[in-house]
Amino acid sequence: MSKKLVLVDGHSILNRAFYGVPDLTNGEGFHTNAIYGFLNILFKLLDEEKPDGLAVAFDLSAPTFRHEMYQEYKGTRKPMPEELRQQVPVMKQVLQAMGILIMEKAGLEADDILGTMAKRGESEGYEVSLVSGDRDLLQIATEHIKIRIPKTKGNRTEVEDYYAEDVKARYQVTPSQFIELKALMGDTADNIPGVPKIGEKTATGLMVEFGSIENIYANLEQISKKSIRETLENNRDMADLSLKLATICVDADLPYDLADAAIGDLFTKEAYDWCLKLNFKNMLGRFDQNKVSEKNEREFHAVTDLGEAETLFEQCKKAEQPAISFFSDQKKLYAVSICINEDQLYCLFIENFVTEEYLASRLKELAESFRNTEKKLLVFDVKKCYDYIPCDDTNVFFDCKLAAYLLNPNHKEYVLEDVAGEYGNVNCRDFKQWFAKQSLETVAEPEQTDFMEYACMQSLALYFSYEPLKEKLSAENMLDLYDNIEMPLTYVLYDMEKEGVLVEGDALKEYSQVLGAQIEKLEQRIYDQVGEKFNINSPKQLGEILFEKMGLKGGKKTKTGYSTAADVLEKLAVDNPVVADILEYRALAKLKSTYADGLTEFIDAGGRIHSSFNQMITATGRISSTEPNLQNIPMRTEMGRMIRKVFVAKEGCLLMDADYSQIELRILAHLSGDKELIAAYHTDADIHRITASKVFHTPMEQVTSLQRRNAKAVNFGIVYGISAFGLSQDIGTSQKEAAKYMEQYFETYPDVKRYQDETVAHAKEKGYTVTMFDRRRPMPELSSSNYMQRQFGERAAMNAPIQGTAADIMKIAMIDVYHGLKEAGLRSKLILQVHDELLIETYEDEIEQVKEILSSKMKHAAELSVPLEVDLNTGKNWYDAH
DNA sequence: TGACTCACG
DNA sequence: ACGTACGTGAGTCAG
Repeated sequence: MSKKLVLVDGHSILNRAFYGVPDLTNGEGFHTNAIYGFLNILFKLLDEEKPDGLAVAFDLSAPTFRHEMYQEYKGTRKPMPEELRQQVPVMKQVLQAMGILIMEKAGLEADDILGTMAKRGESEGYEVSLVSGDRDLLQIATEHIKIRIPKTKGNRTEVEDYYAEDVKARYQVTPSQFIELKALMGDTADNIPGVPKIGEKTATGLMVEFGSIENIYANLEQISKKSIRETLENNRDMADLSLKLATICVDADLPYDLADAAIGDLFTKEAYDWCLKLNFKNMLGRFDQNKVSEKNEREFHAVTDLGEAETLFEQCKKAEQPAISFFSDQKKLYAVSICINEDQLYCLFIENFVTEEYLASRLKELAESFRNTEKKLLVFDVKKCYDYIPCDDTNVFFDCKLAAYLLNPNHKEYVLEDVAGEYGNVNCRDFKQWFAKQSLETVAEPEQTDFMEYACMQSLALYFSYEPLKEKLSAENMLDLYDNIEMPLTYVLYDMEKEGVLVEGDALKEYSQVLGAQIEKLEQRIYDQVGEKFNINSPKQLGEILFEKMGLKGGKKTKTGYSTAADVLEKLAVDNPVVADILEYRALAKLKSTYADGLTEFIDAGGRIHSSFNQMITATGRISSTEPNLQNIPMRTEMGRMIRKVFVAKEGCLLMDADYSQIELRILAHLSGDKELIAAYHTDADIHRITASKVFHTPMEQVTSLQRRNAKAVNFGIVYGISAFGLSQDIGTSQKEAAKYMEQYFETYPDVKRYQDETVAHAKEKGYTVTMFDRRRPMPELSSSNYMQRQFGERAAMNAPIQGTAADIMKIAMIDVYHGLKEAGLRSKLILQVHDELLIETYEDEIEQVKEILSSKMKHAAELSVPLEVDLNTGKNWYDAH
């Protein structure tokens, strides 16, 4: 079998990948999508071809001969977007790390290098694959040189292959004629002017008839169409120039040998390190761990008996910053690893006399021995540790995960391996890399030295990450936020989760049945009106029914088809009763599946639901709630709001609900320092009415309800980082009208405008926004070359300090309320937070005290230049209390 | 798994 | 000429 050579057109594939793969960045905001796409294509090709030789050609940035010729003809190329430009040198380094030959030479285009190498390969008996994103190289195709054009379709890449005969089949010309074809028709992307007025069809016709440009000109009189004949006559020079431009050189003087392209081991340690750095996790599996991971010379001690455990905990007490990691699944805790210092690593297994209870008592002792010292117990996600370390003094812990989140809240998730790599400069393999599909239960045994190494490395990673994380927090002025807000909050959230909220399961089931009956009726009515059965829940089917079968006009809106979103359907519902039914069906179906049925699954034996309050999700600093999400329980419609009646207080208790009144707008008043807005909040009058009065130059008592509604929408819009379009959508006016409102608003509150401009300017300069309590949010979108992205960045930059400060204040309030209740010796407990609202399950004999604590702690969580006001209610259930 | 839709602040 | 409000999570469909 003959040898195989794969040659890659570097820039063209990188370019394809850049536009085909959605924007990706590693932890530091470096764009990686082109490199990622390139490597995926490369690996796919290598898997397919298993070549003996591989090389990648790049253009050098210096203008080449062919470019120079072109520039005489017309301007310069469009510049490469910065997001792609930054990836080019790194791409080359990655290839180098894999030992792949990179070919580039001043004065030569990649095409010429590839053409030359391909021909050389062919003449030495190779089967050559030439990989490129565009079709220029088709002229090189022969029986042994295959041009491969990868296409990224959604998730997968497909490759179009062209041997000489395929070129002929597709374009009706031979590869060498393809040059002339291109010279005639031109190629703007490749800077070939071509002959004016001649496109693909005419050019193909001419080439098929005459075979070459020379022959065309020799037989001009045979061309029947006058306009074609004339343009050819008048542009002979263009045709000649284009031919030169389009011809790829196949005998360039190259300093490379085919032997240089021989493939070695691509999966080197250096390449592995690059994948780590670029965050290409799913590529790590291609590497042989034995080769890429350093041999670990450390000793990992297994601890299984009580005596050893006792000694271990004594050592821990003497350590300055011991790190501990827990290894558990839903069933049980299997082991913990402890790092005393970098040479003392232990893995303690839960078995025999070393029980979970024993461990808890020792860890509690350990934690408490750190009280009022500088010592810290290092953990990863402290909220998950409180089950094993019963200690509510958050000061004794350092949570590396929480620190990493604060330093950059933009990530989707925070895994130890990433955090340790970024801050602790340690590469450790994650569970999957160690154990593939095995379960923790099977590997967590004292005999498994691999498990011990894995487990101990986790704690060692914490140990190494601690100082850098702390230093970085300190350098960014975030230690205060970390120590006094985020860490104390961890225990408050833990306690809320454990407490849960009582739900009347039977009432919920009843509600579900009522909804079910109504849904069935509606379903039948919709089928009757439409004249056929279909799945109303499928936007695809629904779109086809409405816009094709019924011929309603609403136009396409989404990539995949018709939009059937509520705002579209609402317009149609006016004239079409079916659509109104569909909207109602949707509303009820949502209530049933997500809330009535969805919530039922989460009720525990005691009738309570324990949501998770996640502290490390949002980019702004808010808390999020999952499994189930209790922060989006219906409120806006009466039918939905009824759900809240099943959230109740236990026997002897009431629910007490307090929410901040317009906290974000008050924060805006404070942060902007706008005199008028601040003054407005020092009166008792309704803020939206005051705004309407000022903006529309109408006396307060004459403000219409429409004016008030519009003013309210503007107030909201401002907080979101307003755009005239968005506002017009919200209040249903023209964009022009909305723009006028905005202008009048900014005239009324000029410092709000100034504040927003300054906020964006600051974010652009520094690269991040800041809240009142120094919470940061990096804003990489602001330096995007994409206009839409930048616009988005500006709106988000205007919103983040406001939403973030509101989150800060609420967190402070929660901590203060929690401790207020505790110190007063009350049994009433915080159970829910919904961004600007807190819920306390309040014992009836504690109502007055709780009311006082809740209200005053919330009002005084921060001192602003406007008062913080709180609306407080009690009731037997959430519906009544809010 | 991604797209769509919709619930909340 | 574009195609937008800010921040979330979950259920459903369809490839």
